Amino acid sequence: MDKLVLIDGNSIINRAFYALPPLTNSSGLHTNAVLGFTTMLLKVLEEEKPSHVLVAFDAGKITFRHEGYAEYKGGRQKTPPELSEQFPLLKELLQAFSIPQFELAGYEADDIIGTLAKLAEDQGKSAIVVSGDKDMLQLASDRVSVLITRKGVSEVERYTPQAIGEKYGLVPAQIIDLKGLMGDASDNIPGVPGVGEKTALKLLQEFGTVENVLEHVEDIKGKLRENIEANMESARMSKQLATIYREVPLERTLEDVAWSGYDNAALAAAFRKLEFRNLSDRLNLGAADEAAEAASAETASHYEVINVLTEGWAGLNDALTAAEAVLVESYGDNPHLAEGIGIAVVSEAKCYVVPYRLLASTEARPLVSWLENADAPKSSYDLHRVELVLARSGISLKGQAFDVQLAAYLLDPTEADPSLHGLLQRYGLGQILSDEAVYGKGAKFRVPEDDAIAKHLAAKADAVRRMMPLLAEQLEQLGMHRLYYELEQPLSGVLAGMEKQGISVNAETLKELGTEFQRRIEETTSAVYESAGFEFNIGSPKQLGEVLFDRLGLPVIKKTKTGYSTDAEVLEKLEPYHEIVRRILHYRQLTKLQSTYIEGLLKEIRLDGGKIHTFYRQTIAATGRLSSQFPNLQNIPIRMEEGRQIRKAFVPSEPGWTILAADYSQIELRVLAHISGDEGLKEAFLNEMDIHTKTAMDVFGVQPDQVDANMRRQAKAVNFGIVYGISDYGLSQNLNITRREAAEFIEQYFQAFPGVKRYMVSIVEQARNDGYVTTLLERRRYLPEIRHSNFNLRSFAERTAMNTPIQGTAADIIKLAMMRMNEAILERGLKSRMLLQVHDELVFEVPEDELDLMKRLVPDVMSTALQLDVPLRADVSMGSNWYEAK
DNA sequence: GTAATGGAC
DNA sequence: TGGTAGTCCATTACG
Repeated sequence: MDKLVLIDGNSIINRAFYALPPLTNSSGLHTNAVLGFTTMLLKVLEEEKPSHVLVAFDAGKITFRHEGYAEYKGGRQKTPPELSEQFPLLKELLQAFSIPQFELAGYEADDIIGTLAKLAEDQGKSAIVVSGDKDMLQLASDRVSVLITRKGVSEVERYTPQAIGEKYGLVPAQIIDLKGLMGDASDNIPGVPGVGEKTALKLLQEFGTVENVLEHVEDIKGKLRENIEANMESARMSKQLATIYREVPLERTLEDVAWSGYDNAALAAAFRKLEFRNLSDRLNLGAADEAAEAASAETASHYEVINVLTEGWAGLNDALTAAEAVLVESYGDNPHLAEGIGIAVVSEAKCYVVPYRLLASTEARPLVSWLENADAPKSSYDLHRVELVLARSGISLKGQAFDVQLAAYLLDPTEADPSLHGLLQRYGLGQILSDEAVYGKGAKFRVPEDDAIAKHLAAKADAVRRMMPLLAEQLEQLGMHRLYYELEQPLSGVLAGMEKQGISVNAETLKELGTEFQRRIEETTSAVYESAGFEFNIGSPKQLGEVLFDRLGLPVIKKTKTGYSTDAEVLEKLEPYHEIVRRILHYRQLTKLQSTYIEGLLKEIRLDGGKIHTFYRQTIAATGRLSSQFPNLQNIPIRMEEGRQIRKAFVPSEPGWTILAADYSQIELRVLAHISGDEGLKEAFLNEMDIHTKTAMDVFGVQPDQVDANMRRQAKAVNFGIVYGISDYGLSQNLNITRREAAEFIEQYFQAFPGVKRYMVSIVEQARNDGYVTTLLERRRYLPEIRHSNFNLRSFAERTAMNTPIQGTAADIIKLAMMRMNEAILERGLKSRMLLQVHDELVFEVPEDELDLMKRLVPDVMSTALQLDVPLRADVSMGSNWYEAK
């Protein structure tokens, strides 16, 4: 059956405006009232599933009600501009919903609604009226129910005649009598002074209507009677004002408000404009939104999609000759496991798409040869990943020419959305569907039918093709040509080589360690229970917090968003209070080792070959460092002896070979000495002094032989602080001293190393002026928050300005060393292999007969990777496993 | 999916 | 003044 939903636009938007906190979109437009309105609207549409919908608005300020009573709605606060500006937004949004809007000069929204509700009743249809104004209750009937918003906007109370009877003891028509007697302050309707809801209801129980009350006023006693007698006219007028006029000359029919649902694309676009991302997600409009944009951007490029599955292989050779970009799509985060989906080869006019499963067919041979041909340049997105995926199909990718992901990373390593979809948008080159829109995400992931997938791959390949010249040009302009073409781009292949090689890990060693850890975990668990006097889940920060702070009454040091903090820093402070704390720390240490390093690494050892193959990512860290995933081999324990044992499992993959590890000595402080030009610091490194001892001497003003272990420890912390972008607060936390003392240290440090001080000041100033900082190799990082008025954000940006050139230059240097080592191994035809990089360390496996050579070559290459004003030093060590190479 | 925690440099 | 040491990744608990 037909059902109308009639919404009082002005009432709801007002409610929403005051119910929601102020909210603006990125262009500063207020949107809270529209958001509240929309939330309510969606809920009603969903619950009522109406066949007709209308939103009515008041038109202008003067209505027929003012004719008899000029003060009607007088004394009202002027609509705040924050709300006024939202009316056009709401009206636009309603259009996107395909919901009709009525307004008529001289009438209010409730008159329009009353008229339509009557129309609906007359035709035997039902209607739902939505408002924040209880006046509307007069419209309730067998066929009309009224929803009145309750606290907020999306919570509503449903009034039927029965509900009104239960709540007020009135029939709907008496609502106007109620208003006539009690008035309505918000509409400036006077009613009868001294009569509120209670009295009015009592009178109506007895007399039924305003007219009847006035007729029998002599039956009423005392002050009330006086009040009524003195305000009889006011009561009559008030009733009239409160009466909804149900004969508005609308000149419309019900068919004008018929509603058959909204158009996804239009609504998605409207939500995007308003930046209602949550609503967009809730309605699953993401794909529709992008589709709409993609369709509108389609003019940006025209190419013919040839899906070999449906159209055959003819023309493949021409396509390869003309190819300007290639896209290799795979599914799965870990490229060592990801499954190929398809390959798209694009030229200006055509895009050739081959499902990955056909890559092994004879027809695909030209494509495979092309991929392996070093003289056929390939441009793509994430060539590093592509190389690994293809390698597992026995295809050896050659001729890597340009990688838009890598180029975009160099242009802005903090790019918020480095996906192809995001980059295309970011560089103003139009729209393609996002992978998420095409595949879905998480459990909902599915590869769509071949036709849709071919289209998507073609769009991505074409996006690469169009983006390439722009990115190349920008690299040139920002002086990053060499960084890209001579370092990062070729390094990607070196990394892929290391990953394919993998490192042998002895599962037995890990299992034995795991057995020992397990024994000690059980031991420690019992000890913790014994200390507590009962059992609980030590691994639950929530339960642990309750035990420590509620039951054992230990002092609360720090809180998290959700409760007590129980991190190591807190526990260390609590150690003196209770024996349980030390046991918990030990438990934490052991379970970390067990789950992350024993169990975690065991899962990663490939059954064929007994190796672990990590995946280095070149486009993650904002400073230019690499990162390592699946698993992370850059955080294998070393500081604590128990954890360090894990390294015993990392062994050479050939019998008789040796693990050789070389690490830079103080590379970051040497870089600092170079870029700051500080004479004292340079001098210290030229003389190969122990830098922390030297720092202690200068900061404490003592002779070398007077530096004790504690002074050296503190000096070391100061040096760390300097590299990280120092603050007195941070240093005080680290050394457990007062802020004043920390500030004193820093002051002393800057006096001893004035060049460092000058660098820190000037790099921050430079960042403020340019908006970015750079490394020695012109790697760049933007720091937009360096001018922020918020102290914390600005301070963070300042520390980053100090740290990034140091950490980033160190990253540049080891990357150069990796390139050079790779070349050296190839040139000399060595069998030795580079296996791992851990920020300042390179790990190799070396056959016996190359050991003497490598132990000279590696530190030599590392220390000469880049010429600085101070020497670079790399220390080398060897052993039968990574633990022994220390 | 997010928060808390902790491993590395 | 106000309150974070810089960069990452993986795990567990929990809603």
